[in-house]
Amino acid sequence: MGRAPCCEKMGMKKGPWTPEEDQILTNYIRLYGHSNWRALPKQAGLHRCGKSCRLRWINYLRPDIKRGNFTPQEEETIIKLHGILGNRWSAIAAKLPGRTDNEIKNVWHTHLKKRINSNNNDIMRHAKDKNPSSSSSSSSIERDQGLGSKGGEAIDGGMERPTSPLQSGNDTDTSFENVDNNKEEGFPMLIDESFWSEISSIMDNNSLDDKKIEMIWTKANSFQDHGDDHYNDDDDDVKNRSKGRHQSELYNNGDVEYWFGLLTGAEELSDIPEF
DNA sequence: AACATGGTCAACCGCTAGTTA
DNA sequence: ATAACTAGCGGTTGACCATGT
Repeated sequence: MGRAPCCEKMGMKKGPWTPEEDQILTNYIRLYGHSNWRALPKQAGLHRCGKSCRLRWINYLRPDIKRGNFTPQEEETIIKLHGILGNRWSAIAAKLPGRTDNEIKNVWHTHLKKRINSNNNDIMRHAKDKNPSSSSSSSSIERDQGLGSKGGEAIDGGMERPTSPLQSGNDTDTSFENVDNNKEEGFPMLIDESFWSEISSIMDNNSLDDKKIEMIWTKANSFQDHGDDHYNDDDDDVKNRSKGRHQSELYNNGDVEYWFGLLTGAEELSDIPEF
């Protein structure tokens, strides 16, 4: 794959857009659309690269852009969706019409992340007060605080939990490094990529019904049953499944519960109202 | 009033995936 | 099959502004 030569360096303007440039771009797109961003600036008479024009249109000039502060409902939605999707800003933006991925990303980094961190700290303090002997932060309660129902964000002292390959949008990414450290930080079990590819195939269209949820449970627990061996997908998987474990036993497992919560949390996507 | 610091947000950069020739 | 190209994404930067000292 050849790499796109970034904006032709010669004669291309950078920096903030002027009202005149905005007007030219808006008029051009209204008349001719934007079928080819690369060719657009030349045809419109703008000394900008196509990328810059696209960004300006998408993030600022589009007629359906909603300006102004985010409502509490929108913020809650972002928090919820971020717990499910991770840093997939465009996917989150798709659920908030009129809001752009850039805007959501900014509001997350400037407001929401801090809010969640402070909420988490409060919870941690509260938990320690209640149970001074507990040093681990791996309980599912802590994971879920500040995030509504399912799909907790394990931000602990500003450190984000590792994202799953599903979340990162890169299903070959196996960058779950330093498993022991993650466990110490209270992160959940790290599941290998074969697990995610299987889950991914179960979750086609992001729709989940009871049967699919059941399948994910089975799958997640078969991995968990490997314990420290969960990186070796061997015959134990089959053996454990044949044991026919009851789900109630499995609810005791915080790690499986955590990932399961994220996965089934996707189910809520369809329930989130659009603003 | 002058400076330092921190927050916000628009814009840029570098990368990947998808498409086309 | 492969190279060239485009669109889109997420991370990062830097200018601007508000607030504190």
